[in-house]
Amino acid sequence: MKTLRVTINDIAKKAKVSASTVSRVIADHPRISVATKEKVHRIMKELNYHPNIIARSLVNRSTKIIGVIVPGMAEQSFQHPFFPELLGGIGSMAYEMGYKILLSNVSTVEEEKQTVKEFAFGGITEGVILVASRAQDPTVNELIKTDFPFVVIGRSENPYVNWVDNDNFVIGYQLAEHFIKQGHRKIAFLGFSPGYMVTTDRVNGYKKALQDYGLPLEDELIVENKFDSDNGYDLMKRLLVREIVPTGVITCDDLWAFEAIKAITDRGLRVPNDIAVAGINDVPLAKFYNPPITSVKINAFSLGTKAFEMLQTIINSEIKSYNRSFIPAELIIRDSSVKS
Amino acid sequence: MKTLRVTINDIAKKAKVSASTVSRVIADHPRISVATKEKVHRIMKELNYHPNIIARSLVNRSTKIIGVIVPGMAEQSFQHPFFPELLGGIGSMAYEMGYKILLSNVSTVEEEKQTVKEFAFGGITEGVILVASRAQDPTVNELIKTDFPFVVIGRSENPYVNWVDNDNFVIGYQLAEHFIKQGHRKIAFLGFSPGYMVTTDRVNGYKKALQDYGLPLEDELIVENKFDSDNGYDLMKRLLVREIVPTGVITCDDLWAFEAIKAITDRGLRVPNDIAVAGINDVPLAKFYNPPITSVKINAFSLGTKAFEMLQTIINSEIKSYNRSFIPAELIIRDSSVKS
DNA sequence: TTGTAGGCGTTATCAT
DNA sequence: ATGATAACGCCTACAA
Repeated sequence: MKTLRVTINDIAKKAKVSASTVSRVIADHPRISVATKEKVHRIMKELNYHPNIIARSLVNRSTKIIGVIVPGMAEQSFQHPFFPELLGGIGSMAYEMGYKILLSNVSTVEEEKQTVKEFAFGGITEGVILVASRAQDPTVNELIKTDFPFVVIGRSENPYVNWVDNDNFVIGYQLAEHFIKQGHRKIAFLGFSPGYMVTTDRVNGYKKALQDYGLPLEDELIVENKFDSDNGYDLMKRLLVREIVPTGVITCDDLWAFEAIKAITDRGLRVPNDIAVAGINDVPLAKFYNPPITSVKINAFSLGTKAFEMLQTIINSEIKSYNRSFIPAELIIRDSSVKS
Repeated sequence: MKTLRVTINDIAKKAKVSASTVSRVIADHPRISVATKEKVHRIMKELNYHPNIIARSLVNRSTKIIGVIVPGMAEQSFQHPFFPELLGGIGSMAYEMGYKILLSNVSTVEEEKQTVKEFAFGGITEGVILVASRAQDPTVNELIKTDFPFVVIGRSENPYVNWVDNDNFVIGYQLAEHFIKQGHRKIAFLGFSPGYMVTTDRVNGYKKALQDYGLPLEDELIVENKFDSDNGYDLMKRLLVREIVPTGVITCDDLWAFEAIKAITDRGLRVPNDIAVAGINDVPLAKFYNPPITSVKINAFSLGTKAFEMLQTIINSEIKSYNRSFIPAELIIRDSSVKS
């Protein structure tokens, strides 16, 4: 099904001009007669000509394509509404700037390395946006070595990476503060996962708030998420049978909040009157849950647009620099955390 | 930040061979001496050489890239966990076959046409997968004209398109049948939207089941989703104050089911004992909702892999053909539709 | 087994 | 205002 293409030469021949003239018409070059311009345009339409982007890229050394790498997108954790939103943000900004997106969702570390190399050295991509959830992302290290323009979505402690993220420390702090102000003294944090920067930052913010308000830190109230199979339901159930039962629970994601609430009600307790609950991400469903869930809007779309913007700056800049940017998040208080 | 690239000629020079020899080494050509092969390989590593994919594509007339077009991905309707799953399916298959994915999420019809043209004629893409939700998708018509390989995810009535989908008629039928067998006589269908094939098929399946079991079709029980701002909560609320109040409700999506349930309980009724509810798509949360939601697993991942598979067949085949394929869905019965 | 030459489709630099 | 010509980086007959 390889269709023969109509090239600039076909146009040139039929228009009885040279290929360069046609090229100039395409580029809308100023010094070209109106007559030939029109003629060429007509013939281009006639023959249904479209410039070959590949050939153009080769000579221009610019593909107008950026890569987006999402390690483990096929995994459960990415079956999340925030993800398309993020992609939408990247995409809309990219479109506006005339860029296209080469998407790569790999699962193994080996595949990742391979993809990064192709993207970085293959000349097909001018820069890369990497969605990195893990604290020590192997792909990040791979990219740093290459000296290739890239931006990470997700905070990194490596000084050599450009990144965009929410301020997850603040998110954790604000949620804890909200609970404290509601009078809670035993506040649990559900879903801490040491390997992931996001949850680490959030739990640290939570801890700081407790300290600032003079509350004790009880390790038992911080529930770790150790396995992929862990979920809010099971972890919450485990938490409910411990010695210290919290009156407030912060979960690392709305989905976990939903699950935790189910565990609580299954045990005959009520939300928020017996135990208050909050999530993070403000998924569309949060406000329609029963009860509606207190959450934090992270503005994934902006995360995406900002990441693209940053990448473009890096690509176009002559001087090297390391940039980071926080996208503001917004605490949205709903019934699940406010006693009625 | 345009970095100077190391080319095949640099390798050739340093290895004191010709460029073609280097090319042959890269291609693992059989007739090439082990000595030079090793030498070239060593130097390639030394200089960190990576073949330029653009140049290679130009001569090969094959980019190993397919396009994925998602009209309106930035919209609310795509903030859905099924979407990354679909993308994951396409991507994993693509990776396996050595293909990359050029993703395009456009919002306006004009942008769509533009993108399709670039993808189809620009030579950068060998085929396109289009996620089409609307019954009369303008992009589909655009693509048909071009005679360019493409596969649509979502059934189309146009005889000239290749598509992959669930059998939504069967999905609607099975859900209705399930309710009927539970003894329901007034079964509502929430979220019918005439412009969208999916919901049309589902509602038709639902109607057929009612007929087959000798139940009357009440137009009032089919609630149309007219505006983007419509949601399960409001529509359900409206349904509850009509003359005929259903005892069972089929919603077109789990998220709608969640919202509908909230409307029901907000009104002091219970699910499933007063009104039974079911959704479609089996989002991760469905089984953790309170009550757990009866739903239909649509296997979005398989939808994606199958679409890629079909596209590749089309690209490689000499003969023209029109193919369609159904991915089986699976009814999952949970508490929300079974009286306790 | 290796080298030479030509071409993939386009743009940019000189000319004219 | 337009045309030749030489790249861009790679591949592939055809020669040797």
